[in-house]
Amino acid sequence: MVELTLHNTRTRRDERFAPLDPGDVRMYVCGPTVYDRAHLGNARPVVVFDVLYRLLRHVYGESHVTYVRNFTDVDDKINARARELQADGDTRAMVEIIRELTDETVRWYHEDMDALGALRPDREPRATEYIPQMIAMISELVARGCAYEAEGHVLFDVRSFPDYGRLSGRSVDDMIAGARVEVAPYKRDPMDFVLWKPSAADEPGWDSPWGFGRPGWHIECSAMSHELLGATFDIHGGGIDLQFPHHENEVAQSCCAHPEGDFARFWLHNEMVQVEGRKMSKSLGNFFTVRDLLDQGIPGEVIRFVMLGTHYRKPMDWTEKRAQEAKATLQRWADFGEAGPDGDVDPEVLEALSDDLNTPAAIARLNELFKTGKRTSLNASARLLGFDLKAISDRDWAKRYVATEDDDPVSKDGHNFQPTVSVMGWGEISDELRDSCLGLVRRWMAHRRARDWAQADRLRSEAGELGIELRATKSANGVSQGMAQLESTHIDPEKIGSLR
RNA sequence: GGCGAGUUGGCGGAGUGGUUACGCAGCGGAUUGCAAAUCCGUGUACGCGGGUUCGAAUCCCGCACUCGCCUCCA
Repeated sequence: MVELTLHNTRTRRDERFAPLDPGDVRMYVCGPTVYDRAHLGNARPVVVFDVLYRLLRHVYGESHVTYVRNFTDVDDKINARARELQADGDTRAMVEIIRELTDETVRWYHEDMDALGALRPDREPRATEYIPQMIAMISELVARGCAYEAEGHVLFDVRSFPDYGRLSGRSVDDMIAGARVEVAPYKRDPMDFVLWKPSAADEPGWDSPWGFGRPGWHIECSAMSHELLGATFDIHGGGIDLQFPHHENEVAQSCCAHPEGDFARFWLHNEMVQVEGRKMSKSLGNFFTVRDLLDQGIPGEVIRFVMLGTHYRKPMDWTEKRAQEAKATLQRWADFGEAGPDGDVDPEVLEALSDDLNTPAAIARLNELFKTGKRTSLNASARLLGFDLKAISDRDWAKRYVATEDDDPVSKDGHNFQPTVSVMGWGEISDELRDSCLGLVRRWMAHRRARDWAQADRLRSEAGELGIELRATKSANGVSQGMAQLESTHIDPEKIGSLR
């Protein structure tokens, strides 16, 4: 059995991972609030924990891992978005707008994350489907003296949980000292947080012992993880920005409501995403969604590759350059890997991943497998990282296109030879573009056979400006063959035809 | 202000108390009419200052800088 080491935020140490039940390894990851397209930052935990999911399935067996990731479909941001839509002329009731908004956003999320090659979790609970469990949990907290009702709100009393602040390494007193938070007057302690709050008549809400209202943000994860994974489970993941307050609050709620359990034994947090060295933010104009990138023609697999090129606990920088490098690498791997079956996962790749998900080291090893011709091992190992090389080799951007035709016969040393001209590129190439390129190669080769190097070099240079690289290769019999390598499939055949 | 993470070669990015990361770029060679592609080879590193040690980029202390959270943003 492979031994996994994971960095546990809870203890701030690397720890050997041993599941509570090897027959059912349980992981919970905080999912999105569904009111808008997922941005690049949302995608990082999805990809990171997808690798962990795949690794766990590899080690413990596909049917022995339960991965839960929630959809937060009740939230003030969603309400705010619905009100915006109303202000823009949508006359429907708010709850109706919200239902459509959240349904649509969930569909988008699935589309976009599927494109990144992320497996769907085993369970994707929506918060609104677990309101009774949340109410039960809040009631339990009130009954145990860990929560109190005030002005229609139910608040968690942080002073009732001595370990509050332990996960994020803060003390309640320190946080209050440095806090810039506006404190509601009904709070007993400034750090107390909302479990339940009143809803306006037109807002989403449910009847509860504390009146018509809706849950606070944190309680959903505690309620759903308990319902689906139990009072103690193996791994809880999410972005580092969630460590406080979200995860801290989850710990407090869950441990107080279910003192019989340990809640999550391992906490894993991924670092943030940056863009071209700067924090991604709307004000800097470098904020974009996964869909934006996909629409720009950047394949999901490329996004995934760039993500995994940085260890999950370090800030990851998204740059155009890295995306291009990733694409070139995947093209090479896919072109090489497609011809062979999957073999066994390379031990060094497995070792790298087992060492706190060292995906950059795993990728480095994949490069070595590629370079040394270990095709079947490359295929299987890449798949463990979520790259299906055979599927990728069928994608337009990674499918090698080659067309070859006979050129004019050549007489040499009393023998007749049959040279060829060919065109190469990635993706589907139109017949028109293919023919114009083959014609170009023929003209270039004619100059070369005439030994008119000035004309040949000029033509090659002009073709280069259009994104066509002309190459000559010499076959065993000493006769040159011509080839055109295309940078893109969108070159104007007319322009190519006009080159002489 | 409080808490936490980090600073590796031209760029990206792992790792380690003493031995090649890896990729891209570069350089040299083979090859080529010249190129390209390919193949072979190859250099450059560990923020600053102390300390521990036979030996530290790797451990400890201090400093500088960067970043994150503390504002229901992953």
